[in-house]
Amino acid sequence: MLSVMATGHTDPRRRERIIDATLDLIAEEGIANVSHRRIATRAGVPLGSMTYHFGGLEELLREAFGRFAERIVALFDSYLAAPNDRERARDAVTDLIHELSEDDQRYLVLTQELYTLAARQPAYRELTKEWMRRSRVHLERHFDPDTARQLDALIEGMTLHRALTPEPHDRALTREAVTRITTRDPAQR
Amino acid sequence: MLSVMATGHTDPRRRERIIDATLDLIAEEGIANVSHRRIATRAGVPLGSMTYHFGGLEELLREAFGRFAERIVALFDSYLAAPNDRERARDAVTDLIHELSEDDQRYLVLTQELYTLAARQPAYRELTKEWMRRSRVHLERHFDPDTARQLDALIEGMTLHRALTPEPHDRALTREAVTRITTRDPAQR
DNA sequence: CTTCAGAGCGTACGATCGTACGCATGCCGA
DNA sequence: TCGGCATGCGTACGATCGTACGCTCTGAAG
Repeated sequence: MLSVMATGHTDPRRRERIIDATLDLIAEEGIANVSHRRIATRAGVPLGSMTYHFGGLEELLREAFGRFAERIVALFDSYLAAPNDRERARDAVTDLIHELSEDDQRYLVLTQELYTLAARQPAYRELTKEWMRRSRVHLERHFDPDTARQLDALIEGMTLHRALTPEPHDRALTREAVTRITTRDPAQR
Repeated sequence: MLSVMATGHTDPRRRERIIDATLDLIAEEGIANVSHRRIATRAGVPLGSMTYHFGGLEELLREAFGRFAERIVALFDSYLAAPNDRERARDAVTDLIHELSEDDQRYLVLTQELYTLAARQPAYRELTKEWMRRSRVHLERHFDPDTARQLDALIEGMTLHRALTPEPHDRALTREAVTRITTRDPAQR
C-alpha cells in the first residue's frame, strides 16, 4: 500500500466527526438514504472506521440522535432558563418557536426522523420523553403543570406548521397563541 | 412452470392492494425498511407486478402517501364539517385529537414519515399543504383565520404529544387547551 | 377453431449494502 | 535498538436491493 494505511493510536475526534457527518447526512438525505459508506465518505474517514468506532449502524444512529437530543435540550434550556417572570417566559417561548422553524429545515427534519423512530422503538422514545420532560420543567417555573403541557404541545405544533407552511405565522400571531394557551378561564366570545 | 404464471387481463384491485400493503409496511417498519420485494410479499403479488403497476418505488411511495393524505383529509372532514356552532366545533376538535392519537400509532408514524418527506421534497409538501388548507377551511367556518391557524397548530402538537407521551392529556385537558386557543383577548392572570 | 395483441409476471443483472477479519502501523518498555 | 501489542483500517463476502426484458397466457375477433 502506498498511502497512509493505519495511523496507530490517535485522534479522539474521529467519533465526533462521524457523528456530525451522520446528522448532516440524515438532515440532507433522510435516514432511508444513509449508509456506512456514505457517512464515511462524508466524514472523510475510511469505511473500516465505522465498525471499529461503533458497534453497527443502528448503534451509530442511536448515538447520533442522542447527541442531537442533547443539543436541542441545551437550546431549550438556553431560551427557557433565563426569563424570570411570566411575560418574559412568553416572549422566550415565542423566540424559541421562531428560532426552531427558521432558516434551513435541519431542525425540522431531524426532529421528524427522531419522532418517527420514537413511535416504533422504545430507546428513541426515551430520548424524546426526556426532552419533553426537561422542557416542561422549565415551563413549570412559570406556569402550572397543565398549562405547561398544553404550551409544550403548542410549541411543537407551531414549530412544525411554521416550517411547513408557505406563509408562516408572524411573530405577533405566535405571541398571541402563546398568550392564549397560557391564560386560564378566559371569558369566551 | 407448474404454478399459475400469468393471469392475462384482470384484477383492477391489484394496485389498491399494493398501495395498502405499502402503507401497512411503512407504518410497521418505517420507510427505510420498505422494498419492492417486501411490499410484494405483503400484498401477496409477484415482484414483477411492482414495476408493472408503478413506474418505480418512488412513484409508488408518492401514490401511497397521496392515498393516505386523502383518507386523513376525509377524516378531518367528517369531524369538522358537522358542527354548527362554536362550542360543538370545539368538541369536534377535541374528539379529533383523541381519535388521531388513540390506539396504535399508525396515524402518528405515517404522518411523521410524510412530514419528513415534505421537509425535503416539494411533491410531498404539496400534499401536506393541501391537507392543512382543507382543515383550515373547516375551522374558519367557526373561527377567524388567525385563530384557525393557531388551532390547527395546536391540533398537530397535541396529537403528537398525546401519542408519544406516557400519560397523554385526558379529554378535559385537551378541551381546555382548545378553548383557550380559540378565545380572544383573555384577561391575563 | 385459429390467431394475435397486449396484459402480466418470472427472472437475472449490476449495484450497493452491513459486517467481520486479518494485517499494517506506530508507541512503549526494556 | 528492538520486540510486542494494541489501535485502526483495507478488503472481501453474502445478502439484498431496484429495475428491465422477454416469455406466458387470456380473451376477443374472425
